[in-house]
Amino acid sequence: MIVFEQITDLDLAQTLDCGQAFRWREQPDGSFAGVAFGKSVTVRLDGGDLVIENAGEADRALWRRYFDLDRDYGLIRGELSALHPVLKEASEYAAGIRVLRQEPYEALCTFIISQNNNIKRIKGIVQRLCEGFGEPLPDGEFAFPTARAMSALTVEELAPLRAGFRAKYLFDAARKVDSGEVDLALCETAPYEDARAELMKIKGVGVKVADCTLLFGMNRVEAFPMDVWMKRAMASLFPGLSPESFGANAGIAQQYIFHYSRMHPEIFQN
DNA sequence: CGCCAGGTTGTCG
DNA sequence: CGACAACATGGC
Repeated sequence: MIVFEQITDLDLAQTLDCGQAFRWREQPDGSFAGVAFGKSVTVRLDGGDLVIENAGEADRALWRRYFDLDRDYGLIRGELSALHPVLKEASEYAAGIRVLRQEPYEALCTFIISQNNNIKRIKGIVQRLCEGFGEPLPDGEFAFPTARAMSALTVEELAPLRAGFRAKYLFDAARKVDSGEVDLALCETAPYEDARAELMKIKGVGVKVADCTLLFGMNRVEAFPMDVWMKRAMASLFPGLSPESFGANAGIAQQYIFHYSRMHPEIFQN
């Protein structure tokens, strides 16, 4: 068990079930079970402490990084709140969201799956992908499959995922990442536009999937994924503003606005 | 049953 | 360039 004492700006339900990660399941007791970096754990918040069950001290740095605990979200929220009154409202409403630092390849694949899809079904496809092709873990869970493992398959073998037309995109991603034709490590450090272009060499990866991969898999918080919800939100809540208006932490603003919008669909009636 | 889902691609004008 | 259907599948 690992304990991070007195963690602020963290709500597990907001962070783990806001559509940035697809492998966390809420338990009856309010904790969340999930797998990241090949480690199956249960996490909970206990009196302000973040508790990671089924993890050893050796993985402390891994989980500190995964939950982005070294970033001062309170400070960022203050800066964003000063920019626009509605952004202030959204950031206060979603104040418990942190941008997870997921495995880059997992983020890439899950957001390829996400296109023209709904979160419930995305989770099912991801689960079948892990069970079918990921390394089994001691407790019966499965790691997210590697690009190497997936590139060794055929598109036909991906059929049981029921991923539909996205299967060929997953296969192309696996093949290009495994071969090095697409360099994910490069995307972590390259200038934003270059990183985006690198990811878009994959069939089925457009600007939105690329931005989600950069934001959720590489902690590129300048990325601002524009999905249907964000288009609606920008048009009706922030007319005339562009993602650049939100500065270097636009991606964090995006998460606040996305969650706020999804929880208040009535705002966008007619 | 029909519309829609954290989009992208291919095709036409 | 901008618009728009097609894409697989299933949730609601």
